Amino acid sequence: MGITERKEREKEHRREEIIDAAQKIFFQKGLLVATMDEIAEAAELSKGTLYLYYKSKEDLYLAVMLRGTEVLADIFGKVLSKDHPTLKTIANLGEAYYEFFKEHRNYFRMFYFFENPQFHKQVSPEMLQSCSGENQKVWKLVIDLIQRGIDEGVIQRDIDPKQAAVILWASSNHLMRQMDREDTYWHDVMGIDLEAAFRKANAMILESMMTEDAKVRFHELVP
Amino acid sequence: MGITERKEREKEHRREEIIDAAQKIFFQKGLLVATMDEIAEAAELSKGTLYLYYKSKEDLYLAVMLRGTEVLADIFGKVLSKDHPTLKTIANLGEAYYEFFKEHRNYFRMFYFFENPQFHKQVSPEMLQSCSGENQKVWKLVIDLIQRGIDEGVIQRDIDPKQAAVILWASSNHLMRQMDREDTYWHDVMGIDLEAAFRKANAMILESMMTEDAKVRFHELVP
DNA sequence: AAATTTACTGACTTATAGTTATTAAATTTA
DNA sequence: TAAATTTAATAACTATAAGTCAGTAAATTT
Repeated sequence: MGITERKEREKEHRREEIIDAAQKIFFQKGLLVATMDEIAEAAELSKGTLYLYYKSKEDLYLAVMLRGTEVLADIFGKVLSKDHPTLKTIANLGEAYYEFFKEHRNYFRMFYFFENPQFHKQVSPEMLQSCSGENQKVWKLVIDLIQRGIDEGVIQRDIDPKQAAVILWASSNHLMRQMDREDTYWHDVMGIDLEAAFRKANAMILESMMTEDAKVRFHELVP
Repeated sequence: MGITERKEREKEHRREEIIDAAQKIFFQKGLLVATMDEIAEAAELSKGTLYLYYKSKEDLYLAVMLRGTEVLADIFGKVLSKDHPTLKTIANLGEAYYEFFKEHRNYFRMFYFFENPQFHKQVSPEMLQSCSGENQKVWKLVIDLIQRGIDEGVIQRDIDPKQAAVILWASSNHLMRQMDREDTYWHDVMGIDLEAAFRKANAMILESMMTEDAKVRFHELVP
């Protein structure tokens, strides 16, 4: 049945074209201001067709966001593929996330809504599932790395790798959120250099996790 | 001019009544699902009247959120008024924020939108100003406390109090956000105890800030 | 060649934020 | 105190945008 397969391919292609159009509009205007009519026009399709491919505006938004998650997973994958010492690699992951933040700001911004429980309710369970799955891949990378550090004796035995991962991530993520506020509130009003705070936070947390032995060697490596 | 004053009072009272109604609806439904018609009905006023008092739905939302900020400021104020050692007080502030999270979840959830740059654009500059002002009060409390720790010699001299405050806050805040996800994702799927992670993160960061001298004494106090 | 399925359309429905012309009561002025 | 003015509030209206559905034309199958 070659026809069925071709049709399947064409359908998938159309799905991607719709995501292309949605990405363009969502990047420009954000979830709240973008309209399905605009996206339809950008996709050179009628609005009705969009709803044949995606259940709602929110689902379509997540389809675009998923691409962002994949980009991040790729970046993390590259960092891990380099054969650096474990502690250095953990530090590099933090820097890589910061790179992602600077280079793919539009994707980073899409993550905002995903954490809002209110938004969760407006999304199909299937799409939520997909997002959680892709998310977990990234988590697994970090958790496994920290476990490796424990096995090698450079991270303290009483550290829970999952807990450590979530702490590193929470701190990094929220500080970048603050950097993303377009006004210059933090710098001008509060006199805070958030980039410096981000690095300091990661350094503090990483240091708290290391074994005494590793601290000495790490500071020779990264002064 | 007693009449002018009475009218002023009545106007202020009406503003509060509108916030009461808005709070009820926003707590129930959240920003996106709540409607101005519902709020008007709850306030026993017409929708048009709401717009005589607040410029937009978003402004009204922030008016409710401001109450939450005031509640948090009060809670922090009470912690600070107790005459505990500085390091203990910093730790207590973290616990107090966690109490706020548990006891005033609805207010906590309102903070989500305030950090979204997209949302910022839909709000009047005056309201944004008010929120920033109230916000800064809370920040000042924490920053001054950390500075006191430095002056007393229990926190390292090279710590920037503002930076330390923003790090503590970012980590706490984001971990609570994760806890707030109504699904049991973190616990059931990832096997992470976020409450434990929250305490561990605060302990790590606080420990990284202390002087060697203080560490010994602090661990006698809080084992 | 007729019947059926598929992909798509665009006009329609519904919902809701925000506006405005109008009204009634309170207050001021003469 | 009666007319004029100001104030507070209304309710009907407009505009916009998400989502639906009956209809169509092309591709595919019988």
